[in-house]
Amino acid sequence: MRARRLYPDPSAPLAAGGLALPVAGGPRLDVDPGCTRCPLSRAARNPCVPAEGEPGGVVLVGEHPGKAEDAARRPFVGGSGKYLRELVARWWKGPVVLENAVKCFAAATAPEHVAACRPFLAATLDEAKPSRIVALGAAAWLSLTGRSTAPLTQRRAFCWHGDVPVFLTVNPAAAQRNRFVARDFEEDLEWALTAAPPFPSPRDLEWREVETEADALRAAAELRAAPWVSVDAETSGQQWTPGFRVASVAACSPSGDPCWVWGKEQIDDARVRAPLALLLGDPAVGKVGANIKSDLSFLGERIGPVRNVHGDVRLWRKLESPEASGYLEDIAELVGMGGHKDEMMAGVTLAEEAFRRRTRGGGKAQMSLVADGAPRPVHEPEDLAEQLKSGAEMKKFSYALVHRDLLLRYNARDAVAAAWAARLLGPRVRARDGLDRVWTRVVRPMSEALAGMEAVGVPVSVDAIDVFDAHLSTKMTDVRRRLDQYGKEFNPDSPKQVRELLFDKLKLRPPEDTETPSGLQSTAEEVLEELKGHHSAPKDILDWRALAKLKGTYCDGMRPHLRPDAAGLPRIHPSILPDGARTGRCSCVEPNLQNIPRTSTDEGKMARNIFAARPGWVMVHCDFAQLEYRIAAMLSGDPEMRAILDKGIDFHTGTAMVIAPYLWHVTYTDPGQVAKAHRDDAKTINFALLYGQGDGSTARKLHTSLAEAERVRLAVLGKFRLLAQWINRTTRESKLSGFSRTWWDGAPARWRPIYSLGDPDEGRRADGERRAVNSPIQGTAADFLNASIALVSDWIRDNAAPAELCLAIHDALLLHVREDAVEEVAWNVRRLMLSHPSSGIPLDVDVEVGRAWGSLSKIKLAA
DNA sequence: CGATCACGG
DNA sequence: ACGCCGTGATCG
Repeated sequence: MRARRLYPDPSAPLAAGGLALPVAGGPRLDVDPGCTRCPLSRAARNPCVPAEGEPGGVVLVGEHPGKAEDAARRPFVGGSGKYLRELVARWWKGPVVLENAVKCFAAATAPEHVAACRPFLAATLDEAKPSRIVALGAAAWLSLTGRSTAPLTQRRAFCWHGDVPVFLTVNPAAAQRNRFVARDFEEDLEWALTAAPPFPSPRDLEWREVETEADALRAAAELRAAPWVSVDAETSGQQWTPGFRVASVAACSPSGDPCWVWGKEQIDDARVRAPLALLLGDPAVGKVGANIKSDLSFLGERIGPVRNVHGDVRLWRKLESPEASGYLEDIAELVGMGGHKDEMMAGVTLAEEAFRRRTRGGGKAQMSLVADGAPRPVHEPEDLAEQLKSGAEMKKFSYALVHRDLLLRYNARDAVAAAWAARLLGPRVRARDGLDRVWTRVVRPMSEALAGMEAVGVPVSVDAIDVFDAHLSTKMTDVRRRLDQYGKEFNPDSPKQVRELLFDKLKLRPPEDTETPSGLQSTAEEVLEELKGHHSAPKDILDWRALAKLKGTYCDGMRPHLRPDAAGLPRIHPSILPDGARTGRCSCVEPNLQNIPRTSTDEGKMARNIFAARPGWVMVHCDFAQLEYRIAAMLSGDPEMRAILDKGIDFHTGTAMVIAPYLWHVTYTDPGQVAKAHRDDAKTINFALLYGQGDGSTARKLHTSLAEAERVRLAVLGKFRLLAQWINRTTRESKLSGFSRTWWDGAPARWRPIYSLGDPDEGRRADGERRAVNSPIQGTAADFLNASIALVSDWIRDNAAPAELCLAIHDALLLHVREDAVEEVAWNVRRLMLSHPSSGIPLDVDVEVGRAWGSLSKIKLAA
């Protein structure tokens, strides 16, 4: 067993617990009116505004002098300066030094200005000998740490300047512009001036390399005694492919000290691996990780099943602060361990360069990746060069190439940062009203189910891809021939060239109010659609775009993701991200299977038919009918909405019946009479209400006048009185509190801050109001599906049902089911999806079955 | 790397 | 001016 420090060189730049700045021995640099280190000094009236105050207390570092500071040649004398001085006086009685990251007047700070000014800040710190430092905003943090950050969402981040804690807040100028930011800033500044850091400096922590079976037994015995264990793994290669490896596994107790690390050789050795496998599988020992869902599947496959997931710092962070980053490197800033990834990434860059050099030189060149050790990569995939040639990403393999010590130490820092973050975030999630219920009842069960879902993947037919490909290629050749008349070089994928062709060369008149935010004439579908009557070019361009999108994203885009399953047949394993959307919805990447075209066109059908059942099996699609409207009815308690739902009428049809006399001057007495076009328009209006769409936009979509759109909106809201009240009340409450809430089982659940509600700009405030209304609806609906994922997954496992849960798409589940079990599985999936508490509002689930996802037909199930 | 476009719910 | 939440391809 080798024991080493987590931070062997505390003076190394950018190391957590170390020093980012040169602090001693330099000349006095805190002021230089003749400074030419960056161009800012030329624009400033008084270059190099000096620091001000007395040493021995707190140093507050702002971003840069403003107009008032430039004129007075003193820091913090303008509006926000006075605001800051008053607040500081409230909470700090000792000496204060006021300084800026950039010492010349600037409209905005650029990283190069910060870099040029860093020696001045270093000199100030050297002289001020502070007991604490406050970084007032991103520029100050950048100067002090070398790292970028988002102060608004990275609340209460801190780090260490030697033994001196550095606390992050937003810039006081930002606080002055927004009352919700001000509220946070004042809380955080009080914390920064009065609190002790929640964790000590991590630089004396130790990591131990597990080398022998005896080491492994000792590590496991020590870890088993802990209340829970933080586990983190590093990998190399592409998951679901043969070259995929677990490169190392680190585990530590909540204290983080020591952190035990198994390298690849130890994982490959069954005797050294066994104690770790027993520990991971022990249901009596809780496991904590960062995005532990991704670790569950490969640890399960390569080491052994992981039981008892106690916490996930990424998901906890996203519950506690949905707008903040969920990356461990950012979460690490909350425990004073930020920057732990920088050293590793520097090693990765060196390793990748070394690999490229060596590959070019025929494999002869040496690898020398860090100065202090023998060049010893973790392992190198034998066929890496080949894999890279066939399109694999270097990034996914780079951890296999770095120096072994570097990787293992990084892995240890990850596990320790996760352990400490869990100690910070676990209590926060438990303390905040509602979050604990979402975590225990929805998110944790879902997260474990998602690991299984990703492992299953979606069955794919390569023949169907080829058929789709041939179909698209033929059509595209045809369209290209038509486009050639505008020039062989004409590129319809370039908005610039399309603009030039349509509006300069062909002199088509753009419709009114269709400029993009940057002031250019838009070439979006809507615009081209309008121009179709005047010339053939817009139509050709639209056709080309549609086909190119389909081919690039939904046809060719699927091929790189094909992986053979146990039977040798192709599947696609997308990543489902449980924290993908700020509302609580899952997102889906690599590839995104949540935006495959729908089946209303031939191309859509072909795109979805790529996902096809195996012989003897079928695809089963179960989707909540109009879930968001039902949620809106639930949240508002609206009796009219409920009446439509209670009657079992399609909700949009019901709405059409309500508004028909106003909009089309007809009166429907029976849902069966409602014209499809009227149902579609009602759907448009329902969407408009839930999303806060403006009347102008609704009018355009309904091809009617602004006045008419307003009349219809008011008519619907006049009928759905409680919904109208709920919208008003929700907006009002969010404007008071600055956040929105979702609901679960009759009580507030998720929490989302909406800072734009406090913005001075009216347009941004309106954005905030729309979010305040939409978030509770979208987020509450999301948890109905999230909870369904967990229930269905557990049911399949507990009943050993011949079924696979393949995909979750916002309000729907896609399953792969053995033909003879369809009735039973579908009936139970539907039953489980309908089992969530909905305050008496009836839910409905449509079930469709077919050989492939694009060829489904609805089935009726016993009640 | 931001902007634009296009696909889904 | 006026639609919420996403991912991905492509351009400049």
